Amino acid sequence: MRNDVRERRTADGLSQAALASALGVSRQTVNAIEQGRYLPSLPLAFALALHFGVRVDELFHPDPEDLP
Amino acid sequence: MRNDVRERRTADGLSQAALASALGVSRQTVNAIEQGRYLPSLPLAFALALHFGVRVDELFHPDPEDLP
DNA sequence: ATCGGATGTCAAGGTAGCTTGACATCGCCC
DNA sequence: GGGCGATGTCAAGCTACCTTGACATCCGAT
Repeated sequence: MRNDVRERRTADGLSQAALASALGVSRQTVNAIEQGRYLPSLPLAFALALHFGVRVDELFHPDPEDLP
Repeated sequence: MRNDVRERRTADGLSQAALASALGVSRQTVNAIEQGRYLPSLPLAFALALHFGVRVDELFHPDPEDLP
């Protein structure tokens, strides 16, 4: 599951910490999601998409192999 | 976080068990998601949306209060 | 030369998503 | 009036998500 969080965050000139606090999560969570260390929950995925003004499917791109 | 899983599943004439096996999850998981007992993971939300041929935001509707 | 902001990463702990297995109820069909 | 498919629900257990707290590194500015 790829995502465009880092690209959109840096395009907005935000630090990981700034994005994290805007979303109400920890900085480590943003870092882990950007690096693909784990996937966000559904509400967090919605919160990220809402923050960047895009849809969930525009921010997260499931690979064929992680869909059942 | 409301969702339209039950409506779409019954519209397709599927049982919870049939949908579950089509998605590669357990029947209890489908039941719990339909009843709002817990939220699906992001890949499962994508799998559900893909199965019904809609986008994630067309299937799941976050309430304002569950967005941070 | 060093201070601060930004990032990467680890450990330990809590909670939520998901599992299997089991049991109960309901409605329908034979 | 018994059987069966569909649904609801529980318990116990595993893993993933997310937390706080800490420490290391890397630049860029002073």
